[in-house]
Amino acid sequence: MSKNQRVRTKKTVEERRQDILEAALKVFSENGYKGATTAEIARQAGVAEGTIFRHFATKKELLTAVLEPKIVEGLIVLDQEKRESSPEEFFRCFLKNRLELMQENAGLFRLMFAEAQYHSEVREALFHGILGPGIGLVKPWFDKGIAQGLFKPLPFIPTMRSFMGMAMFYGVFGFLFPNLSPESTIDEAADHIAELFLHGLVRSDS
Amino acid sequence: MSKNQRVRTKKTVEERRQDILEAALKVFSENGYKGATTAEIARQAGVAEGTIFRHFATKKELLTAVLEPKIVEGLIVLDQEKRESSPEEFFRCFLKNRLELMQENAGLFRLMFAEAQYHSEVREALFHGILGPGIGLVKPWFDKGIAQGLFKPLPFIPTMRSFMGMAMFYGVFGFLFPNLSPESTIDEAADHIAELFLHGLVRSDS
DNA sequence: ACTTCTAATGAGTGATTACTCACTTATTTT
DNA sequence: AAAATAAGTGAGTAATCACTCATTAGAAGT
Repeated sequence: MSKNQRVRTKKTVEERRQDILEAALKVFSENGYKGATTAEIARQAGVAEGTIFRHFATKKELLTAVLEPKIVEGLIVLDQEKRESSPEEFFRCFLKNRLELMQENAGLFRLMFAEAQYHSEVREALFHGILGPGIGLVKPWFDKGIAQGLFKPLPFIPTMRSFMGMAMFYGVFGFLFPNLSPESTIDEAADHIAELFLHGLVRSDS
Repeated sequence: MSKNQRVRTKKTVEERRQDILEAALKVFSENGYKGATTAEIARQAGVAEGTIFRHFATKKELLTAVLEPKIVEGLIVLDQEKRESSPEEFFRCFLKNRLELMQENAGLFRLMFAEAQYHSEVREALFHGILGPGIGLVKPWFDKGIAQGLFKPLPFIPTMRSFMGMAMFYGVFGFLFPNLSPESTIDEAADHIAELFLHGLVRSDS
């Protein structure tokens, strides 16, 4: 049966696809989209160059295929357990989770933000895969905190902007200037950023 | 005299150089380094392609030439007048100054941070032109604040990292997602970021 | 006016690239 | 075992690119 056949072969096909995607992510994030060559991706994936184009019609399709699935994965993890803890505790957990995700997929994130400048598809993937869900998670927390009188009534989007900047740049900076970046655990970084974001640099008793 | 001759011609030569640099910045920041072609830069500069290589030996030299001078310019502006105002006031001024500089040279900054990933020359230019001077300016202020007991004794570099992230990402975010970014003045943005960075999201009377 | 020098030109060049296609290899079906 | 189908291959292709160089244009000096 053609069904049977499909199932049998498709598993191997899927593995090949994964090999290519893995190599593509590596080469893209090391050289940028334009700087990466399909020949090098094929080499690192251990396949012939032609094989890439049997799985992905164009180089650009390969780029979006690299970005999209990874983006969603691991996004809505900590919901249940920490939802009803204190707002500060929730935030610290959320931030730590985000920093971990970004550290595990550092190359992907750097690639995404660099290429988002030049490709609207990447911007859209970024928006639908990360920004949207992230906002959906944080907005209720933010609103609740304000309603309870715990947070200042700051505008949401600009505040998110600052928060994302702190978190994103933490990883980028560490990559660009490793010698300037004292090695610290994710926990320490999360504590530091949370302290700043929630309470600021100025001592509260002054 | 050859002197006379030189003077006469060199002015025009310098203008040509500027035309090329200007066009190069535009094309580089729109397409990235690899995505930009010398043909397009020549077209936008209104010169022949060969002319570019009379002024800059290679494409990469053109890139560094685009970045270096712009970086230093306008860096140490507000020193004198605001040095001895209150720490908070100093910070707000410094931040506003930085945001203005980044807004005026938005394309340059995006280009620089994207390409810093791939070219060590760019990383070094970034470090010597921006990071170093910036640290030199902020560190005394930071240390003094701590010594006076006004600031929490947080580690300097990680705190800088968070601050830079907030400021940098403000512009990047506005470029990537203009529809999500309510148009606001630099003053408003500076006030908002300063409030967050200095005092945090949580109300201090809670 | 003639020579000299320099900056500018753009067609040309070799290298590189994304993508193709005729063919091989492997697996399944009959 | 033979035929059929699908997946993989890599030499080949047309296009593109950074960079070159013989030539031209124009100003400066005499």
